[in-house]
Amino acid sequence: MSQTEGVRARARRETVQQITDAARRQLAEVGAAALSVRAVTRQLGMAPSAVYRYFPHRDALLTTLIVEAYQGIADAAEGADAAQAPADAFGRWLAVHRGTRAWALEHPHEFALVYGSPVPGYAAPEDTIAPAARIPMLMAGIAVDAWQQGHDVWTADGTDRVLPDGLLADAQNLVALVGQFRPESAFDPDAVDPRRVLAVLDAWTEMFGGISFELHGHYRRVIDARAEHLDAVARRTARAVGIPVPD
Amino acid sequence: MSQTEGVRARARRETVQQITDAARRQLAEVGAAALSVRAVTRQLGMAPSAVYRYFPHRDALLTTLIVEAYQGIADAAEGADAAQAPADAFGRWLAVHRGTRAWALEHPHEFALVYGSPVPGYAAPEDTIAPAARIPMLMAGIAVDAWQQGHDVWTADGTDRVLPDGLLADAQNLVALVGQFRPESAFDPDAVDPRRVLAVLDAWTEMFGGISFELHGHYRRVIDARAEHLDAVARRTARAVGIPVPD
DNA sequence: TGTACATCAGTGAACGCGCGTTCACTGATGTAC
DNA sequence: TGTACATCAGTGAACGCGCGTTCACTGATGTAC
Repeated sequence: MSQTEGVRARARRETVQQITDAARRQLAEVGAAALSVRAVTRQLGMAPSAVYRYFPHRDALLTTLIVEAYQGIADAAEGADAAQAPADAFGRWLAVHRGTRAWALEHPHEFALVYGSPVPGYAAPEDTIAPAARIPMLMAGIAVDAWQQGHDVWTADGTDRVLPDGLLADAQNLVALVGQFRPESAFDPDAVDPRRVLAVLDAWTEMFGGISFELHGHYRRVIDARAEHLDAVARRTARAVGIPVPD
Repeated sequence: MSQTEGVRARARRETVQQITDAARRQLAEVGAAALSVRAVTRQLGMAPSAVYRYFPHRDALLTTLIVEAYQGIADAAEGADAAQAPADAFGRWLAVHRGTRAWALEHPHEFALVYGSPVPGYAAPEDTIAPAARIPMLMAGIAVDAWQQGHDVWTADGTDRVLPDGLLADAQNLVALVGQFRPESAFDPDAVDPRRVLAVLDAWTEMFGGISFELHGHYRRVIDARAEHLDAVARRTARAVGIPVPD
């Protein structure tokens, strides 16, 4: 019966949840390298072997945490975006930067798990691709919205006039990819200057590069006003992307 | 006697060298997390305990590797710079980007050790500060050379007109820091637009952000023409810094 | 130049530890008739 | 509605492993007189 089956299924779902929650707490406290099956079960008062009812091996548990970290940071970014007026492209762009950074500062180990060095002997499975794409896609979406509102912002200037072939091809693929993510809109891939798309890509790199440098200590004794700094970066990349920036 | 003492001292120096070399090979093969004292001594055919004649504990060995990784990547960047004509600021800027990236691709684990997530439970000691500063200082040096050659490039435009207070203070500290590194030159800290210095800082962040993204797999299925991409980034950041970029 | 002693390099056994995973088991929950 | 059987959750002992580090030791190299 679906009722009785539901009882077991729900119990199972709850236990899986308890295990991943405990694992996430463990991760937050001691970091990915020190995360062990035994430490997790100790926290839950279970036998270590019980985990193997729910995860085939340690790596599967790690994968879950990685996916959840991607989701967590993307939720933060999208939440920050959604709290802005939809037409305020720069406000949204800035909010994404601040929201992403805030999440990273609150969850440094989860951030490192996903944007730091890869965990040794661990190969990222397919499951992580889609959640990892959410933030760059969000940034691209804001840019597209700005382009659609704006006048003559589809063409990038102040940059190279021509792109090398390989990079041009990459940019065109990216335009197509962004087009797939918003089929409903009046988005015309052919009208976009590929350099604009690369600007979004680079803004994404720079946002995470800056947050990583801050978290990993490379700004120590270099930049103290870190929030102001990332805001300034966001202002510059917004201009490069073609989002109008207020004074 | 200095002669006899020299024999022992040299033997000691050579053994330390052998140990760190073996450790570096180990690091290159299996990464920092799997690097163990025992694996290193196994490679050398020594007893594990022998290491403790030369390093007080595992972390000291790790610190040596971290310092050497910083030195290695900075040597690569400085070497690439030195191979260019001193007056060719953009050529040097591009060479630093390419040289740094090439080293990183050849030494991914050493790169990750230093620019990835911090090793758990390990606090970077003072020894790492100076070597870590070499690359940003090199980039700043190229920029200053370009400024001193150029006309009206000391003032940044196309960016924010005013900086927030904290960021301005940071920028001024950085100008002073760069001034300390080249006391011989006719460098006048007061003549530099602080926004130019921040542009150097951001170029540094972006260079490492891009290399990290490439190495850690975030460009997979996103950017294929990675060398071309980093070149394009270097062209853009050079412009932002105030280095003239040829067509 | 020769001898007595001190320093140092390196060995090998041992310590205690925590890990991932397996396996036979017990008892509870669900299923079929 | 009651009973026989199958499935599942969770236990607890055990496995083999590799780790960092300590310690008493042996033998070689250097030092002082």
